[in-house]
Amino acid sequence: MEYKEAKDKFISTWGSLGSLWGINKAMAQIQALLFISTKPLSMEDIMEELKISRGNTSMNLRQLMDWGIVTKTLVAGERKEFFTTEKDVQELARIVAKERSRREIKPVIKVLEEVSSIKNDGSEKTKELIKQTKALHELTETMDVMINKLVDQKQNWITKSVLKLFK
Amino acid sequence: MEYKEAKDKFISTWGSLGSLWGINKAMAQIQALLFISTKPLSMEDIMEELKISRGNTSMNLRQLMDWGIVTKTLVAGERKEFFTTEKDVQELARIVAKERSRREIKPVIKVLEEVSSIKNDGSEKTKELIKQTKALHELTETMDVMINKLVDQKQNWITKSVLKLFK
DNA sequence: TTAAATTTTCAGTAATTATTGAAAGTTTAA
DNA sequence: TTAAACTTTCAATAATTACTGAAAATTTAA
Repeated sequence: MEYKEAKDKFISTWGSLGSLWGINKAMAQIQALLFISTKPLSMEDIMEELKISRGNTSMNLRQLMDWGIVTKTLVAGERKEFFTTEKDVQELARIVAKERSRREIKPVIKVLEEVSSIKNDGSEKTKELIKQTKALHELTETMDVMINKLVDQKQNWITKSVLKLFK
Repeated sequence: MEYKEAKDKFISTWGSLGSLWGINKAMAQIQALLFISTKPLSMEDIMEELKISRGNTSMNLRQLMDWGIVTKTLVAGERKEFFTTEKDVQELARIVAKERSRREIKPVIKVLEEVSSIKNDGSEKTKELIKQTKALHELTETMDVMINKLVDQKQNWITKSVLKLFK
C-alpha cells in the first residue's frame, strides 16, 4: 500500500467511525486530515483534499474548535487562517472524553435522578420504574466518574496504571 | 412528577441517548419500555405504548435480539410472542460493551494496523502518517482491551475494583 | 478609508436514515 | 388439512441530517 492509498483509507475509516461516536463524517475527516498533516492547513487545502464545499469546511472547523480539538494558527506572511489539530493521541482522548461526558452523559444523569426520585405510590410499576432507573443512574454516574478520573491522569494513564490491573 | 410523566420522560431520554451510542431511537425506546415493565410485553403492547407501526416494532425487536439484549418469552395460554429485556444493568453494560467492541472498534483497529504498516519511503509525510496511525492504533487497542477486560469481571467490577483505584 | 481577500451564514437541495402499511409468509389450533 | 392469528418483509414515503454555493459579513493591506 502506497502513501496516497493509506492516507485515503485512514481518512475515510476515521470519517465513518466519527458518525458512530457522535460527530459527523466531514468533521471526523477534517480532524483525520489535520492529524496526519506535517503542517497547518488552510481552508482551501482542506476543501480541495476532501472535496467538500467552503461552507461545510467552515462549519465543521468551527465545531472542531468548539470541541477544543482544532486550533487556528498563524503562518508567517500568510493572510488566511491555518488550522492544526491536537497531535497527542492521549490528550485527544482526554478532550473527547471530557466533552462527551459534559454533552451527553451529564444530561442523562440529571433525568435519571429526576425520574428515580418520584414519589413511591406503592404500586408494582412505580416500584419497578424507581428501582430500574436508580440502577441505571448509579451505573451511569459511576462510568462518568471513571471516565473523568481516567482522563485526569495525565501521564501514560492507560499503559501504565490501568492495564496491569486487568492482567 | 407522577408515574406516567416519569415513564415518558425516561423512555424519550433513553431514546434520544440511543442515537448517540449507535442504535436508533425506536430500538432504544423499546428497550427502555421493556426495562421498566413489570411483565413481558407483546408486539401489540409495544406498538400501542410507543405509537409505532407493526413493521417498525418487528424490525427493531429483531435488532435488539441480535444484540442479545432482548429475548422472546412464552406466556402460558397465549399464542403471540412476548418480549423481555435483560434487567440487570451490569449485564446490560457488558453486552453492549462487547457488541460495540466487536462491531466498531475491531474493524477500526484492523485498518489502523494496515495503514500504520505501510512501507516507510523516508518522506516527511509518510513518517507522520505512520507515526500518528501507530499512536492511534496503540490507544484504540488498549482501550478495547480495557473494555473487554472490564466487562469480563462479572461481580461488581465497577464499584469494587475500579473506583478505588482513582480515589 | 476602501477594496480585495477571506470567512461565515443560511436558504435551498441532496443524501441518508427511519417509518409505515399492506402483502407475503409462518405458525398453530382444531 | 385449513383458516385464523400472528410475524416478517419491503417498496413507498416521511423525517432527519448533511452539504452546497452564493450573498453577507468581517478582516486586513495599503
